[in-house]
Amino acid sequence: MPFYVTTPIYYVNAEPHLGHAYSTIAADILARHMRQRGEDVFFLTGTDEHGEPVAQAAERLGTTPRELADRNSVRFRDLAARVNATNDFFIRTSDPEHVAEVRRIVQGLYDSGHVYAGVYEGWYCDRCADFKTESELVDGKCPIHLITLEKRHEENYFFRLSSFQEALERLYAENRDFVSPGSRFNEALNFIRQGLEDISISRSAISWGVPVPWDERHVIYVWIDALLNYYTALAYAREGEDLTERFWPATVHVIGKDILKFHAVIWPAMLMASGLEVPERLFIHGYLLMDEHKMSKSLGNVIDPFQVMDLYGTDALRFYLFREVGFGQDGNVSTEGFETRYTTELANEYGNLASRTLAMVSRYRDGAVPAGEPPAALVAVFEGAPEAIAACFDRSDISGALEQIWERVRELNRFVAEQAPWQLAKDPAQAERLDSVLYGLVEGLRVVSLLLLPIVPEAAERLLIALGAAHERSLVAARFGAVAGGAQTGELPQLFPKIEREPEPSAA
RNA sequence: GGCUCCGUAGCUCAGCCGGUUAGAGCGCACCACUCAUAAUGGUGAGGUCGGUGGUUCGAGUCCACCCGGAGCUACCA
Repeated sequence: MPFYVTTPIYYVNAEPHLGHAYSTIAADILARHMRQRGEDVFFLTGTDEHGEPVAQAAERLGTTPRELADRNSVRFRDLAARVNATNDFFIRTSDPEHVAEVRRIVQGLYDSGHVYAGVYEGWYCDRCADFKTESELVDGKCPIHLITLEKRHEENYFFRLSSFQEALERLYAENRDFVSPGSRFNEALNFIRQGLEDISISRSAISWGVPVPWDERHVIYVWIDALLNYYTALAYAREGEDLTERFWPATVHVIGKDILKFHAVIWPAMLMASGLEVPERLFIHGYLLMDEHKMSKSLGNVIDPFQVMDLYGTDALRFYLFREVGFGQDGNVSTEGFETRYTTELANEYGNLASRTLAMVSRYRDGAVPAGEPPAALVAVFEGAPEAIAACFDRSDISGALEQIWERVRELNRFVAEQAPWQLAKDPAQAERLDSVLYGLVEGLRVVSLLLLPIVPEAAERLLIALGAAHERSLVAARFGAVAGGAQTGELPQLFPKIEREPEPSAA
């Protein structure tokens, strides 16, 4: 089955931060998991580059929008690589292929009567160079500059969003998991039910954008341009091949809650208007908070993902984000929480389990995994595990999958304590039992690591190799007992070494 | 104002279609073990399940109201 997953495309004006890493890692975990299931996967990420803010920033820096976009896009590409994202393509909305396709699609909307010329009327703030909504106004003044605003008119092209009211309501009625979590589904549906207005999809007086094909005085509103990336990329992501047939419609768009409406309302309407299929579902994740507040540079409460990865590794970050905060919810992250999870779970429970298991196999059986009887206790623990985890991933429930996996890790540690192999080793009469215990541990670790592969790919791979499980990486192989004994284990440096961190120099 | 969601052990949260003594993880206390990255395992501490009133043989789990908190209520991306 084709599985097409996307991240939002990131606006090049922003500094790559933890939130970007979060979306990208989430989509990557889903992509890796589906590949493990043998599905035909396409994973897309990229950058959104048009629009006034980029043009303004470029002007401030004395450069061109294109140069600025080139420079900043690389940083997002670097971030994706740094978090070990396995994206199949990195789209930029400035790609000529994308631009051409956006023009073609928008022209189609115009030709089919879904777009018309109209007048946008609103309160315009000169200082912001921007229109304000009624609800934003404070006593009829700009909330930022507190100056009286004038009513301004602008000729725009409008998309008949209002004509998709019923179609959208039907989409939601017939597809209860079009948007998840459920609260976001309700939020989007509620918005639709309130009545949709047409939206303007062009801007004049801006030049950094995709020109409207039939009226080049205008450029296409960046959001229209940006949303289309999910579709346009397929046509040129692979040279000499059009993947559209194969992967459209997208399986899941991973997005943050701040861009819900664009994806849950405007986007499906645009697709319907263009005669294209709508995506199967959207998964909306929450915000990563610090001390209950959204991270922001001005508050100084940011976690730099690069810094974390430099210190603890990429796997640790990938693990932490989905372990600490239920995927789909808002949640607090902190360096303290990070260190606790890293030490207690990755280093102690998983890493140390690997160390003790390998040490015992080496010490008691010269590094050869014994062909023991699968211990009944562990057979029970792993019964149905791959299926349970796959079911979580089918709902994009990464945190749920991780919890399922971690319960097994804990069971393995419990098993070691109960069986006390070091006692069995003292009694030659217990050799068979020791074989069984050691085999069970190796096999349990192998299964757990296979299941963990999408989340902590580097560490899980290293451990699998050390366990002598050289080849098979599919989910099918994650069945307890699928591999018999006989493998030779190898050396394994600590998977997650304890990090000695310099005590914070107390701020004066 | 309207709509949605939430309020369960010190902390973070599970509790599906209502049903035996309300659970997990962290933190804390004590105990056990020594294979291991001084790691692991066990036990305990007893929370009016926000409040009140209902429905029911029986409600954390359904209904009403109240208190407290969060989000959305359209064109910054």
